[in-house]
Amino acid sequence: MSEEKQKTKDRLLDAAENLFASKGFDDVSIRELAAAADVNVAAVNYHFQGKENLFQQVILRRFVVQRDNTLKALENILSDASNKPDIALVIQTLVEEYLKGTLSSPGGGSFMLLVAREMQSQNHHGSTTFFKEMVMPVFQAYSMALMDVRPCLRQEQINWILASIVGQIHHFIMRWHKKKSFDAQSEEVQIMVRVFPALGLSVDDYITQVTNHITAFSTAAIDSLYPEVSP
Amino acid sequence: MSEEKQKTKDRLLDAAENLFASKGFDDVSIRELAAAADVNVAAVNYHFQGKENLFQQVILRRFVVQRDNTLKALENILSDASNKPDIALVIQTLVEEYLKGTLSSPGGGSFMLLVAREMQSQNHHGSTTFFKEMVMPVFQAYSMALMDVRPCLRQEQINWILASIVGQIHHFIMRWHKKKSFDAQSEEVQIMVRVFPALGLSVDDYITQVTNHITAFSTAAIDSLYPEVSP
DNA sequence: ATTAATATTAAACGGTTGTTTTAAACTTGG
DNA sequence: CCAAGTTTAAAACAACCGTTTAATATTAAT
Repeated sequence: MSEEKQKTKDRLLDAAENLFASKGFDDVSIRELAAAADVNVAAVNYHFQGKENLFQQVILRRFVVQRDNTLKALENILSDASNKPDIALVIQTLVEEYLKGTLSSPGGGSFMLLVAREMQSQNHHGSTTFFKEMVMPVFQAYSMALMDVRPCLRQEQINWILASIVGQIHHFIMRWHKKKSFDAQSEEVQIMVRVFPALGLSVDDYITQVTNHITAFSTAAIDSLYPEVSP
Repeated sequence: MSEEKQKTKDRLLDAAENLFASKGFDDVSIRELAAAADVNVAAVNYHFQGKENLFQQVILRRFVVQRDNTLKALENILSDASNKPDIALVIQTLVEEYLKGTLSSPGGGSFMLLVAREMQSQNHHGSTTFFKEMVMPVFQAYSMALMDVRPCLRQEQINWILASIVGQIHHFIMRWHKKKSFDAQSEEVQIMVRVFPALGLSVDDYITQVTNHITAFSTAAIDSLYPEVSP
């Protein structure tokens, strides 16, 4: 594989990431992809053996980074000997890293919306390995962390808790993207911002507010339902 | 409109509800709809002037019932003079009615999955009136109820709380449908049930457990973050 | 019974989809 | 420099999409 021709694949991957993220798998045609990447339509099948495979490559390329970021962020707070982490910090780390990767990744992409979308669709474009390689490690690492900072928690309780947290995260991600899918001056956006003012903020401020809310909400719930046993 | 010919419209609506709910708007073709309802392909356009309109009719027919059920359930607990409702009861009513309508509606349909799916998609098949007529009344009624049982709550706090609750509800709905979209003996289902045992239960038991969790989780959070001011 | 409106049917239309073909343009190693 | 292999390009392919047409069948009313 030549040096210059690798650029074609990369341009295709970049264009695909943006288009898939903003319109979903089905609503992006190969011709649209080719035009955005400024390559021929046949290039998609030549380099990726089909649209389906291109999609998986896109997901994989980004999600590996996201997985490692999320795991690294957890390691950072756990290994910081200066202050012992508590429940709130663990949750805040998970939520913040998730939102950042989804709403304000450096590539400007909202690639993880793909994951949220496909996880909730009944098409199985991704394979089981995606779940095993990408989701499970993060899930298990944060399960461990939660058990460390709150030893009385049992595994099944943590499963319920994490489901509630991830559910909230997805919901706020979807709200943001739903708003962005309309014209900024449209009546729909006006209503949405009026009902939920945080949607009128910048991405970073939105992430901050949502992170603070989910963290406070979930931490309060856990502290109340599963209080720390006094030493 | 003749008596017998109304049956054609109804058969089409029923078939559309099931198919749309299980595959989404884009993944259902008119020919597929016609075959399932045992009518000609042209019948869709003849009776409903297009696929888009049929979809909206499907949503409307069911969601009016769901909206009224949800509002009626709230009225019931509010007007029951024998025991004054608390936060937990209001939340439980919302969650339970939502889940029942989505996962075990009498028609066997999972029509409200449609709403969840379309709310989270970036296509705007439904109109703004759907939001105003169907979502807002329920939202406002439950906002009022929460203010009644916990007067210290301000509107914006309620918005955040309801977002967290609805986010959790949607997530558990999606988990259930995701599981149902696989073969019962598939490896995927085995993994899902192992990680989250509640998915192995019957629908009704699943609804009960999820309702209890979301109610307990959210009530604990609210009680801790916004405690009742002592009289 | 005849007429007019309504409902159903099979066939076709124009368009888009993902993919493949065929050939020309490159890059690269001897 | 040239032949071998790799990458691009335009065009065609087969399948499917939502919709429409035009003819037929059914119903309702006079």
